[in-house]
Amino acid sequence: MGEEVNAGKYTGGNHDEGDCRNDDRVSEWELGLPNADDLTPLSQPLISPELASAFSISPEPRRSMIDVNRASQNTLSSIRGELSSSNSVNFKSFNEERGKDGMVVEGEESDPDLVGDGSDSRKVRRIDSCTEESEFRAENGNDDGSARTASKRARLVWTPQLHKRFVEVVAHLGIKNAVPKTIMQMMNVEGLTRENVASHLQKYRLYLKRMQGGSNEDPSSSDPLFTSTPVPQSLHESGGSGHGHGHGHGHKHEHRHGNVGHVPMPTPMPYPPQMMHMPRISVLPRMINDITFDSEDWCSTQMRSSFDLMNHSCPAGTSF
DNA sequence: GGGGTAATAT
DNA sequence: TATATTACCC
Repeated sequence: MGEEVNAGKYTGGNHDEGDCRNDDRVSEWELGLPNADDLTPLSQPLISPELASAFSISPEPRRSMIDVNRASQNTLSSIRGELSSSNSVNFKSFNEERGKDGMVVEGEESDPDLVGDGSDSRKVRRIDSCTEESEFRAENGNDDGSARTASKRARLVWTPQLHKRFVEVVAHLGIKNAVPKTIMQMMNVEGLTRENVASHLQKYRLYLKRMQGGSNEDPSSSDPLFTSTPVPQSLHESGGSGHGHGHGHGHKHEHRHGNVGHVPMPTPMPYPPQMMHMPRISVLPRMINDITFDSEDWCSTQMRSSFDLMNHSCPAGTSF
């Protein structure tokens, strides 16, 4: 394998083993790849020196063309392995990381092969330089204006990680302040819409209601996504409005009005959430893949200064 | 306009 | 089945 890789351009089109469909997919995928002009030059560091020091990242060793080619070949062989045999190897771990880290969005022409468990060829781009977007992205498959027809928003998949983040935000807002818009802002997930959140919140509330109301959960009817994420204490009854929910479904007036009192912090928190002890930037070359965020006080010390650098405000009171 | 819920669509 | 969308209400 691999001589067809040179200097960043993969001249695909050799279909020795793949079937036509896969080959088409590869070609299609290639079309979406950034060209040389879009890529950061090798000579240019991915992150600024300040940031590097802030994160205690040791300077990147210089990459030569050879290194790049080798990395490209690895990637390609992984991909091709994935395509030509259902037995994924490297690519799988790659996907797993994506699954944990990023949002998973189905493309409009949902392709079970690629999308099924959280991979999407189209979003394998542009998780750039860690600094500007230190958080998740919810790509919609059409942010590259080209091709891909207008299309509606891609379907969002609530990964456990995403859900966890959701739960955390809801928990810290308090159940009564947890409204779609606020949640959306605090989750600070790019591309996540209020509708996404509202929909998920609706489902989540139903789940909570079941938990509280029935006091016993029927595992068979529980959503694994929810059951796998413990419901924070603060969600059980915070708000004093009691869980008046008389399970009354018929009509709705639960306009919870009660003075919400003090909302601790309606401040959007730039994510790198505390939940993570895993590498955040999954896609980009291993170069920055080693960065691990300490969950604990991600927002203190180094991070804080980093955010200052980035002109992001770091919510002072953010203590999860 | 935005939130909540239920029903329905995809 | 999971998620989105819609309708209807507050």
